[in-house]
Amino acid sequence: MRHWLMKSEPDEFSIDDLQRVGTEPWTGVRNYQARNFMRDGMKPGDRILFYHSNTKVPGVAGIAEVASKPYPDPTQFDPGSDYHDPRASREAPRWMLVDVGFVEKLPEVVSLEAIKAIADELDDFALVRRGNRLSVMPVTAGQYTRILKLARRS
DNA sequence: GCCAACGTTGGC
DNA sequence: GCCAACGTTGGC
Repeated sequence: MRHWLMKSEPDEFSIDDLQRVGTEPWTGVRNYQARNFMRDGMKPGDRILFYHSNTKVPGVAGIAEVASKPYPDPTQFDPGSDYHDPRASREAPRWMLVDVGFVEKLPEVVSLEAIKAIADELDDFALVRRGNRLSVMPVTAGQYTRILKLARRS
């Protein structure tokens, strides 16, 4: 099983929203690297650190899982969608996504600050690399475990 | 709200 | 194919 981190702005879609709906198609990713991780790397059952970005206390707010195989993001075909991509067609879709399923809401957010504080244990964690803006990124099993350990102590 | 970082676009 | 301009991300 692989592990991932996926960012979401909680004002748009939070861990509570995911808990409410159960499963959510991860529409709207329009970055090739992030797409490639979903398209080429993700398998159903993979675990995901659900990260709240662009908010007061950014950090890992919960655990999710990959809940489908990759498939074309339907919003790319929808002229009425903000994510419409006129260069994409059904025959040649450009953007792929997976469904994300709720697993667990952490009792408290593991803040970016707390993650940075143990960065030396996380050897080269993509999230804390300067200037990183990727919304989907791989996480090693060790990184995944260490970050969750921060949520489970206390 | 600011702005650094950085991916994408498009003129040449 | 270079690279300046532009748009977006996301921490602060």
